[in-house]
Amino acid sequence: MSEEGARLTELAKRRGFFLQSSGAYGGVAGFYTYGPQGATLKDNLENAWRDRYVTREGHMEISAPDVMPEAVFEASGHLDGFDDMIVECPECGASHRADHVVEDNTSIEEAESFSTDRIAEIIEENDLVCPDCGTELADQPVEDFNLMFETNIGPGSSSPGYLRPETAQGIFVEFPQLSEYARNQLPFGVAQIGKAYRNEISPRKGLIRVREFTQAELEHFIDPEEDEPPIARVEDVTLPLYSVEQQQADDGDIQEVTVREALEEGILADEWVAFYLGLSKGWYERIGVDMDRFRFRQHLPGELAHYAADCWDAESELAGDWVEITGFAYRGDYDLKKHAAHSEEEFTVFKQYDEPVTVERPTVDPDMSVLGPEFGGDAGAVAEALEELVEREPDAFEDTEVTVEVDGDTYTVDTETAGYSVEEVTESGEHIRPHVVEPSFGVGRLVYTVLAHAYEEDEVDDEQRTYLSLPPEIAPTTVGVFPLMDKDGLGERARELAEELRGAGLEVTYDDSGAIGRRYRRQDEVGTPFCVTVDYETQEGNETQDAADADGTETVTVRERDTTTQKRVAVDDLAETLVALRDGDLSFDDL
RNA sequence: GCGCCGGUGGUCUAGUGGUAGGACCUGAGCCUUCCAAGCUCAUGGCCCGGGUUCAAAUCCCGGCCGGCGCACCA
Repeated sequence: MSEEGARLTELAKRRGFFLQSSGAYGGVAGFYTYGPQGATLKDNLENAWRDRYVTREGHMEISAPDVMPEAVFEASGHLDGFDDMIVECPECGASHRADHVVEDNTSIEEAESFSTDRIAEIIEENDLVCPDCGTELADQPVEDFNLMFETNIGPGSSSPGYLRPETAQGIFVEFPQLSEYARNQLPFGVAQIGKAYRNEISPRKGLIRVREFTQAELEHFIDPEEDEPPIARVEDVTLPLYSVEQQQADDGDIQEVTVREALEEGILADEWVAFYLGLSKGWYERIGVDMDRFRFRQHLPGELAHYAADCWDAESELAGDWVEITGFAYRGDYDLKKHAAHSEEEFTVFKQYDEPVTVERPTVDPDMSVLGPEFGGDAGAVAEALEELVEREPDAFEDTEVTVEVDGDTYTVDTETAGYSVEEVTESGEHIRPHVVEPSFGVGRLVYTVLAHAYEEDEVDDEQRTYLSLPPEIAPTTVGVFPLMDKDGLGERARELAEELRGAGLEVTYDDSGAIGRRYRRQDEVGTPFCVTVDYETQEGNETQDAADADGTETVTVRERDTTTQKRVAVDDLAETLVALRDGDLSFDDL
């Protein structure tokens, strides 16, 4: 790991941001526990996300189960995509789908249904070779490559379930009901913050590649024909874009353009994706992502997921590597179409026309008393085929006879028997399948990015100092409260103040151990933006106040983390001032 | 998953075939009127399993975990 990564990981463990899980039992790769600071930091990030993408946009939030039945993932395409068998070439090192190697070189079809042992046998029996370099693959291990965690729902194994590999499916499968909650009015957005699981082959780089992680996803369902994003809200936002074109150029520079320019110049093809890039840029800044270590990168053609028409990632630079922290995808109607095909539901929204329209519609009404005797058990299928045909190709009914194919057999039916006619129908609207725009955030990666970008080292009075320059809004602790020394009643007063500030809804830590400087440094390392110190001047204020001196005001010092400068603040205004500092309604300089 | 390297208190580390020291941190006390000061004391450790050996934290094998490279990341 890099120097930066090593130092951050050490601090994270020592100060309670995150640590490897189950360390007492040797640890397990790819699972992390957020400590007291980390859990709060993560909560604060999630709340900032909720504020931005749910509350302020008027969307809804749901919470779906982590475990869902097999059928969901059959529909979503994850089951096939996750259940590959991999064989590695001993010579050139290339990995191949073992089932494909078998299918391509033998008469065997659907090799995917075989066990890995059986596939290995087939490879050996048939002397199959590496498709790339021709080296024999016999004796090479055939490995299961299944990124979904499998489990059983209820006793026995008859009802397999999987831990979701993305939270999105939990939204898509509930679309019919969610649409009802939205009164069937497009557009609407459904968000979810939750855990997702991928049984990664090789988890790496601390929090970056893990097996259990939190996603914050928004699925924005839109009418592709009519709905447009409120692009005016973000059109002047400057985006650091790293397009396909630039990635393929040698210099590989990013391009700083506004949302409007990017759309005009065609760098961003989709207005919805453009809108979310613009909206999100400001949000990343708000939570403390360093804009000098940030970019939006367009997916290369070969990199596009099976569902995505166009996709951009937000990436942050961590120790020299660019890491995806958010994917912005235009998923089209891929997901809803898949679930509609696999389930009993339609996954559509009824869209009423401005005016009802009258159309001529060709229909069939097959005469089953003729088809039945003629085709026996196939009659039903023939009737269905006729119904399909009239929708697809009404011209086929112009002649006196029409032919349809069912399971390879051809059936000829009199047009009259088919009951062909053209009816005039009045339609008040149509069922449309919404398209989906999806910003999908990896919360753990955001936590890591925010920590890494906040990590600073400087010198104060010739002593080295480490601090986290976290935005007050997301810092796990907002205020440290100390007595200058724990004697002469300073400790008691400081404890009272700490309670008072907690009562005002602030995240407060109290510390009276050792020297004052040490306590400041402790708070610096966990990114606490403000420290309040009760000192002897505080007491003097009390005394003059007691003496009914009109100018006698009880004050404390408030110290700002990044600059270590201090200002005196009246205790009466303290809670209000700190809340305003946390919420960004006041800056320390203006105190 | 493969290859190379590694694993000693909370953290960073020294070290040896005879079960271990240091620094920082943490706690108690003294001291201290604003930035990791000082002094005293204290807590706390050889990743797990097997083998070799009179004796293994040390050598060997396996596992787990970590770093790097390859592969993978729908």
